[in-house]
Amino acid sequence: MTSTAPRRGRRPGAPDTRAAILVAARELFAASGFAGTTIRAVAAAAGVDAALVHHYFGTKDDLFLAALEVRVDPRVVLAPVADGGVDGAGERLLRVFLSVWDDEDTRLPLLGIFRGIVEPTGAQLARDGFMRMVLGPLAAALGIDEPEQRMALVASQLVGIVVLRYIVQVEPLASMPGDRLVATYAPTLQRYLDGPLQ
Amino acid sequence: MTSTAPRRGRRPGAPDTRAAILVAARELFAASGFAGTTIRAVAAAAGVDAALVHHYFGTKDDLFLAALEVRVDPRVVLAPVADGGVDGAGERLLRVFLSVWDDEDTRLPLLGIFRGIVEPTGAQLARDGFMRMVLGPLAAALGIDEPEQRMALVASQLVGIVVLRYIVQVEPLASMPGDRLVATYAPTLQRYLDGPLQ
DNA sequence: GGAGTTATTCACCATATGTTGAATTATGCT
DNA sequence: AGCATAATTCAACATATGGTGAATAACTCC
Repeated sequence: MTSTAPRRGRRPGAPDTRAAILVAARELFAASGFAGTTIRAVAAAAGVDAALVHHYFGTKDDLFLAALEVRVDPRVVLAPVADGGVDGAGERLLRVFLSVWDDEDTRLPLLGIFRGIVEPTGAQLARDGFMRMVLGPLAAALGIDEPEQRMALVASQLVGIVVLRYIVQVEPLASMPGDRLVATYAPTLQRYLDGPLQ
Repeated sequence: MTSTAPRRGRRPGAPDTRAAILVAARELFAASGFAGTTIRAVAAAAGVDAALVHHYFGTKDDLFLAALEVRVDPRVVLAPVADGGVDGAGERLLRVFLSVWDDEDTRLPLLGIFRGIVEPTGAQLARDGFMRMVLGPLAAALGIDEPEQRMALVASQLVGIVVLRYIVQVEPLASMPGDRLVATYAPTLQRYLDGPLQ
């Protein structure tokens, strides 16, 4: 019988093990958060020794940061939302939101970021930063009044969708087609953006 | 100088150390979740040796369950919401929601439960159970159509409020007076309960 | 084909964590 | 006063974890 156990030393061929580790890290951080993910679990998921994770990505914090890298520039993605003015901005925002969250490649890092924000582990900077970097500019571009409050309302609805649709995966929200979801939530977001505040 | 270090053995007086441990556990689980909370941290917060935590509450899972005990019966609290029928149910639901979440005694266990649901650690039963125990009966009492979907919409907004107001504590939501919050969100919930679905 | 570089694993280390059992002190009952 | 019981800490164990350094194997380039 031929031994299938991984021998020591470099493997034959040109496997992109670094990428495999990154994929595994994204999935685990997205599923279990920072504290709940161990380097050894990442290594096991990538079929690799734990030391190799350190070899490629230094400390665990570094790996977390690398796994959280989103290849989406919020300003670019949000531009079409802001361009059309306030009218219909709720619906356009929802479409952009879904295009990013329904794509697994972007969802996994975003889930990691979300878990990082919800966890208490030194994500203080993310807490403020997210508002200021994503929703703040959008509010400015839309030129709405009381931007902090309106954006907090918008965020509260979007965050709820994230939790129920992507984390807890409550039906029928988890399987609802994007168009239907947009149609359902657009009036809410639109009211938060330009409706009466109370 | 008199030694203030805790000597060995039973302490004089009748301190309710068990209760102190439970309070500390509630706060830490609420703030840091299950994985992020260590028995030693709970013990330190209660000014007690770690072994005493085990003495009173067995394993860490047992302590978690004990800390999550909510002294609120959902059926009792939700009764007035359901009694008035669908009209104004959104506003009444929000008032009950705030009365429970703005009270620290009930908020801490609820935060623990929430973190348990969001964390992946075997909270599968909580995921379904919460819907079926809290929102399901409410939907039945209100006699609305498509209860699963409407309740998921309601939950998505309420969960978003929990995250922004009580966990991340985003202003101005975190400090917003209850009345204002009710007035702001009531139309949304009411539409989810009896408005058109798309 | 030999030298250097890179990829990969193994064997450890220090620390943290959940948990247990014995030892010590106070309280309560008789 | 004396004894059982409860409360509390100490010491320790087994395990898991993040991290490091050396050893081994494959690849690259001359």
